[in-house]
Amino acid sequence: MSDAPPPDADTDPDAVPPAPTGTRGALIRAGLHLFGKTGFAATSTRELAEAAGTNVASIAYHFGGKDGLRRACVEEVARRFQAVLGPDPAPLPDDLPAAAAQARLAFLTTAMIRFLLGRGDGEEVPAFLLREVLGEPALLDIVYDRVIAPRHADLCALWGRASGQDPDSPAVRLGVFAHLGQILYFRLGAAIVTRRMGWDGYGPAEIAAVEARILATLNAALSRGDPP
Amino acid sequence: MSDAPPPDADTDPDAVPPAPTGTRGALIRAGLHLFGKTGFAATSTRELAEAAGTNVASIAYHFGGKDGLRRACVEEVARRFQAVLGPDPAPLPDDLPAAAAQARLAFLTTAMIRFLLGRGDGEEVPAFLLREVLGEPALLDIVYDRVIAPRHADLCALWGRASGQDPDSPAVRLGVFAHLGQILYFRLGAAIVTRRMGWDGYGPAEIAAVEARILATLNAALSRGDPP
DNA sequence: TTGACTTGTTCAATCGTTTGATTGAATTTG
DNA sequence: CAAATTCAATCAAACGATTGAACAAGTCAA
Repeated sequence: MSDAPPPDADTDPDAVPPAPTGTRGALIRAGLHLFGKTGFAATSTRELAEAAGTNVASIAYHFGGKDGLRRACVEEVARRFQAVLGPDPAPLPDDLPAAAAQARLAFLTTAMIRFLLGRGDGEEVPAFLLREVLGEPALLDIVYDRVIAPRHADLCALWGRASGQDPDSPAVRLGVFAHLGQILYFRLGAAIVTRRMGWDGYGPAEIAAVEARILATLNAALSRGDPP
Repeated sequence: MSDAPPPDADTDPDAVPPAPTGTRGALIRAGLHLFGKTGFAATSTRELAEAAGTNVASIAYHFGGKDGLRRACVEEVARRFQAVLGPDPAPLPDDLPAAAAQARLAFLTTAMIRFLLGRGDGEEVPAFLLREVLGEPALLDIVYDRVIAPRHADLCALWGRASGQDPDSPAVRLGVFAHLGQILYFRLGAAIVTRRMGWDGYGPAEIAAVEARILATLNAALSRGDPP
């Protein structure tokens, strides 16, 4: 009933699975777009099929049903994050200097901003993800365990090294969350930001302006460890 | 057919209208909660009526239909923001010192954090609002014009005074957005944040920790104007 | 104080539409 | 040809909206 896809990508943890293709891929892309834009329940299977250029029955065939497509979209989100940030990060070398840690933080920040704000795979990821976070938290586990938690830990290690703080301290963890929150807001609140800025979407110049602003705040926050 | 509520609150711009009561208020509160949690289309009128302790037909009676309830929820969001931040802000006095501007920024930041993260009216506002922003942008206009734009302008004026920059410059505007983005993220991503922090929701101690972190970043960002 | 009438509100029942899922035939692919 | 995939047609369930009856509170004449 739902044994079409060959599942053997979970055994190799370091490999980033390829992007889904064909009708299956088209449906996932349509789901990611429509679920994120309108919501899961608000998107009908007929809309999904039309957006993917196929028939309604394909959803049941490939994913077992509408809910299976949702699950596949969550996994696709995880895959896209892996594709941008690389496979799971290695532990930090002990002799990494603070300046190098700060530079890598800046690099990852820039990569994230360009991924989320620019045209491409990242554009519709946060909206979809947020709907999952706000609604039923069951499916969030997949993304949290496979992407968020290890990435956040990596960023905390870098942040701690760069600022001379304990990477496991609440202050560092909150600092990383607040830092990421800025980036996500520029995507989720794009409608508000671009209107207030007088922009017509995020072009290269606009992305560069956001980058400059967030990197400046990052460096300022890192230089000042907050007093106890 | 839909002339039940007495509309005469728009003429007085400085007054914060009272919170809606009775069945009408219960429906708005149910809408704010369920629309934000599950989504507009995912919430049935029967669920709304049950959550509000009334009958389905009350929705059509008070709001003309499900979409009218959505519109009423948007206006309630605007009202709640006004209730916390006060009526529309006055222009900054010319002789306001930078330190005073920075102090007021910190005060408004704290008020916002407690409003959005603590228990109460603000808790479910961002989720509902974001669903509106991501979906049909038509209803966003109400909130944008009545709340976001004037508030953002006020914050930009304070930010410019505190940091010695032009309050109308893109850098300042982006700085204010990034600053607000941090706060909103702690509400929208609460499921992720609390899990990673090992917290059980946002209690007073947790809110204080978030406050400390965001205020530290704010002060750091204000002290350092970013170089051109 | 009555009783009939009005107004504002809520109720159960019902309507036509749209939903996700299913089915068996048709089509493509190897 | 046979397996994999897509198609048009169809189903029961759930949807938003509507309807006319029912209820509560107030008004006014007698």
